[in-house]
Amino acid sequence: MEKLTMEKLVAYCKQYGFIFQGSEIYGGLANTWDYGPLGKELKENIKKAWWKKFIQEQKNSYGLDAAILMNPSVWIASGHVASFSDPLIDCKYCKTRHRADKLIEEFTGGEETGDGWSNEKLETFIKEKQVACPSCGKNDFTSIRQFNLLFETFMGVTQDSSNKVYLRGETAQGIFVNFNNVQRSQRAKLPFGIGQIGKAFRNEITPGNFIFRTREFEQMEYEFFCKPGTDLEWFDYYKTNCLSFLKSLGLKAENLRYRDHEKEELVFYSKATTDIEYNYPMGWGELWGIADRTDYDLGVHQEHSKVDMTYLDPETNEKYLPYVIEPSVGVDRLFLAVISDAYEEETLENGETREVMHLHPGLAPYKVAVLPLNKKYHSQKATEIYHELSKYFMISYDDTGSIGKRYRRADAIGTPYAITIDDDTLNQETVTLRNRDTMKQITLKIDEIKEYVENNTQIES
RNA sequence: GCGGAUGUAGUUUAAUGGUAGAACCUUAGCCUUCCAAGCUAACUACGGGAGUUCGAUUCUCCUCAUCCGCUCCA
Repeated sequence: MEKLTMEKLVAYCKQYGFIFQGSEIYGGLANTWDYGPLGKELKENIKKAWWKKFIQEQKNSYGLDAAILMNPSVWIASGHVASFSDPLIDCKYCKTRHRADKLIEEFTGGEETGDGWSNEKLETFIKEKQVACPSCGKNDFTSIRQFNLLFETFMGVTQDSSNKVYLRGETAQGIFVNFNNVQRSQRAKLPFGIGQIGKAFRNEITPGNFIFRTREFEQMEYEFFCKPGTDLEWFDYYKTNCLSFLKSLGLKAENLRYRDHEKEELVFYSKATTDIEYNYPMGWGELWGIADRTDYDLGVHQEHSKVDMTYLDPETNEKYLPYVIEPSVGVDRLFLAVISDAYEEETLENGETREVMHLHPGLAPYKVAVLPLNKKYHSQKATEIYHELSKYFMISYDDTGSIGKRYRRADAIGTPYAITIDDDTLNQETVTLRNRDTMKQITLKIDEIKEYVENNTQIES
């Protein structure tokens, strides 16, 4: 089968109401995307599946919904502010990127460090002293760009630096700062996990690839706290667990793989990191990062806040900072993987093609399409059935065009079941239920539909 | 951020310095009724701005957006 292109997927998502370009009528806003009626349902189902697996079904897991705006100290402690305030400058000639202050330090042999200089001062110095590019020796630089990962905004109506706050760059920090609260209030014993789903914001240098990397995105983060020394065991456990979760959502095994980070590649606080990668339309890319973060996060917060974050082990009476295993996944990336994986242009035996989304029934936006065979005679009964079933799950209703056309429409958005209301429904209380994948039909009593659909739309982990 | 490409209905596309034609889709009516039927209608487009010109969708510039590649992504 021909590989699905990103352009085709974007057009598909727009056509059927999964994803629209953000602010489209004003020419858009770079890399913002709005989830449409179907996209919202699919996304919600993905989140529900994650929550069920990681919170609901885990005895030692707790949910959380922390605020997006946090005390700025959180981001200073976590290292997000410091790591991303470097004054960066690009060589126009050889396209290399440098830190302006480091350039000056090297150029002057350490006589000037450029520390604490304003951007204007740095730029002027580099220009006047003809500071050369270390790579090519030219002096032809762009102006300095202050590269800040975090979005800034202001709390209160006046805009001065004293009330500057950041939009969270990850949801994880909300978990770390609430570690004591959750542990105490839930009387939680190690090992245990805290998970949350929510928006995060990063001023990425290069966003792109549709919803793969956006500046506003949604994370499903899980922090699993355990005793130091048991961390690698749990790390392996989550590697296995996350992959099997992805497969339970119907993702094809051949489109998934592990990628262990090399030692040089690891960020300074991490002991081990493995990505689960997915074969997206644009190629292999990170879907899920599983990291052993050691006690770095609780450690820095303990240091900066002066609040004791240690755990008293009731069995050994030891006090220690728990280690953290973090399997974190982006909702939007998982959405992209799910929808790429499910899309198929299928050629039927008679040579016709149909566009089918082979979505896992548990993820499908609509579980059932209700189709009155004849608009005139069967609409009333079909409407009754619609109202009855829609108490339990999302139902679509389609009475336009031939029955075959309506099946195709349901196929194209991944609806697993279509029920047709005909004279037999009026006389014998039965409907024809047609399966999206097999295209086979069975006859069901009206009062059997709910149970049948519920039984066949579960996500088994 | 750099380089390349692109931008005409929801989608795929045609033509043109004198404001656009189609197919599919969608909607309505008739007929039909279990896998994209037919007939009759209807709706819908030159990404935005400026310039050149009597006149710009077409030429020029700027801008916005997307795609591809590089770079980047504690």
